[in-house]
Amino acid sequence: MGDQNIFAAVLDKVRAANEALIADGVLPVGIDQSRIVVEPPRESAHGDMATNAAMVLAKGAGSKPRVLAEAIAAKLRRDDVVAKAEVAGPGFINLTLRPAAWINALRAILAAGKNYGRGDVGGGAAVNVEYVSANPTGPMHVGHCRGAVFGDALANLLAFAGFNVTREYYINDAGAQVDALARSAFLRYREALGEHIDVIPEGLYPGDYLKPVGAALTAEYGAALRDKPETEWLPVVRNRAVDMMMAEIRNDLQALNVVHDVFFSERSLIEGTRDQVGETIAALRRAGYVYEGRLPPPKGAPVEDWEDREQTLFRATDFGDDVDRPLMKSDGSYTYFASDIAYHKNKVDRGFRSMIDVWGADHGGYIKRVQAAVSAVRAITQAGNADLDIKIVQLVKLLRGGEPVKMSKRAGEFVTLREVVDEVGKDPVRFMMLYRKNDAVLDFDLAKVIEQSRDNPVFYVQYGHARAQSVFRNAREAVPDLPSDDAARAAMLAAAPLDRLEDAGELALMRRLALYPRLIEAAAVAHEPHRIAFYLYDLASDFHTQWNRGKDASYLRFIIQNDPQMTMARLALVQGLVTVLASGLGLLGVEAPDEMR
RNA sequence: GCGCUCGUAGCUCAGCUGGAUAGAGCACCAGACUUCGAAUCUGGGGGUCGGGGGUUCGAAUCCCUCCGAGCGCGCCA
Repeated sequence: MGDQNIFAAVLDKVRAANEALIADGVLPVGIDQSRIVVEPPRESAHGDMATNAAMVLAKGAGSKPRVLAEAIAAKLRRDDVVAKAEVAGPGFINLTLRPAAWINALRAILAAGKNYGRGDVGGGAAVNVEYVSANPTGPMHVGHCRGAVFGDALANLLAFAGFNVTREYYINDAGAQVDALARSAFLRYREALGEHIDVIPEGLYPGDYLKPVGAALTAEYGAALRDKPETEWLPVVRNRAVDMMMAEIRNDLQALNVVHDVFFSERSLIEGTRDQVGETIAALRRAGYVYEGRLPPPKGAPVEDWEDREQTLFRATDFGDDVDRPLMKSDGSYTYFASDIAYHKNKVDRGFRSMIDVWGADHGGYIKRVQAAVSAVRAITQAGNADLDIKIVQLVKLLRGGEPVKMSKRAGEFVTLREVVDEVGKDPVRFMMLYRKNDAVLDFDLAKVIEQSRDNPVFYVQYGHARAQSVFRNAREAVPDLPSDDAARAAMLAAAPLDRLEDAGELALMRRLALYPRLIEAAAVAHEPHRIAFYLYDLASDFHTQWNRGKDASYLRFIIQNDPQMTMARLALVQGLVTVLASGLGLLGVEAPDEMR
């Protein structure tokens, strides 16, 4: 929606000015305009927006930036919405727009409502966002929160920016870990049958959370499994255990408001109608990317039972990885990495040319080989434009009142995702997990995130929305027929005399609101949902500031009892604010409350 | 030893893919307010952007190199 994005609109004006200069012979025909940007200046004294056009074009035009800037500025001054166009610094053109431009921007918000900021940079392209993908060997712990929230918000953001998003969870239901899960559950099964289980052996999962699995198996099979050989009971127990773990995981995710479209089973790659892992390896082998060979022993900490043997290797080094990677274990089964190649190929086969994987920081060392895998998949599938972006979410440090929360992994004592959500609620969890760049370590303080004060960004933003809603409630006296329905109210307020909004604080608020579509686009392209959280904080801050000014100067209040027209105009501004706050919070998956209690 | 990520105010962090005099919150200092236009407000001080070199009109941002922190480093997932 270009007409919503005032920066894009002004960029068009700059381009038009350049076209005029081409016609005048000042600029050469066909000069590259792609690097021109129009952006808000860091210093508000520099005007409303600035463009680097002259500096970018100077070289190609064979002229000096400031001279060229003056020529472009002269063209821009002819435009109605441009109040001022000044050349500054090395050749910036600073633009000040007439207030009418910002008022039009507000009008666009009222007209678009929930769809304000919705973009089309995605162009409907299919993108697969894979996140969480926690092993189904136990309940999710607090460390999983961040990836869950990040992936979910990113998916929301991409959908809003015009991508066709699939939210996916990869279930690691193959391999040794789920076999260990099955053996652990089998002990709980025997326990449920009345047997005394003394200790859970090393390497198995000791947690109580497997007791219900044992009980369920007893209920369904009685004692029938107990005396069968492991080869017979293991698949049965494993499936049941994985199913029950996944049910619990989905449940926990739901408490965080995280919902996936596709749960993709790793096992299905091997046990479906075809062996997709085998097929992928064969295809790679035909293309020359797989060979039988030997690896040098691993560096770093010495490995106890290292044995030098010939094995099936993927030429990851052809694609920038440090060493070639094994595809088959010594017992003849596929490595996890082999499945992962097939899995990413499967995504490409399903039509995804854009893939995003969200991983925890401890998987950082895995990036190169999976990128190498995708490069090879590109080569064997003719999907030349297939792209994978791997987003790493850093560790979360759980605190309570500044003190680290003790967790002992060895004793199996970990804080679950569920416990955290139950204690503080999903909103603080979601907002705070996003109030930080994904690749920076995050402190999450259980005490601070529920504080009702300015220090707590979640509260500050939500309070902004609640306070704005309270304006509507209190406005009924001055404007008795004000609708409570959002769309109806927006429609009514659009008819208000918006040109009476001329206070500096009001204009600042309108400028910030006008930034939203541009922010959405940039955040979506960069895969950075945290930008929304920071923007919302700034927006709420602008609103609270203006509110506080009304305490000292009553003519700046939003409701002016004896001036219904002015009140209407200010309510329109508040409506714009509410629209954007609710939209942004919605993308983060955080409630926009009508009141705080 | 190697790879990845990070290093910005005393602290916690932004910095819009290379733009102008690097921002915000906390803390600190100085005022205001004693309150439902409630869950504080206004202003102020505070920086070799880890160090050094390079690329160019221009670098916190890109490249190289040191220093420091975190994570990872065979057939685990």
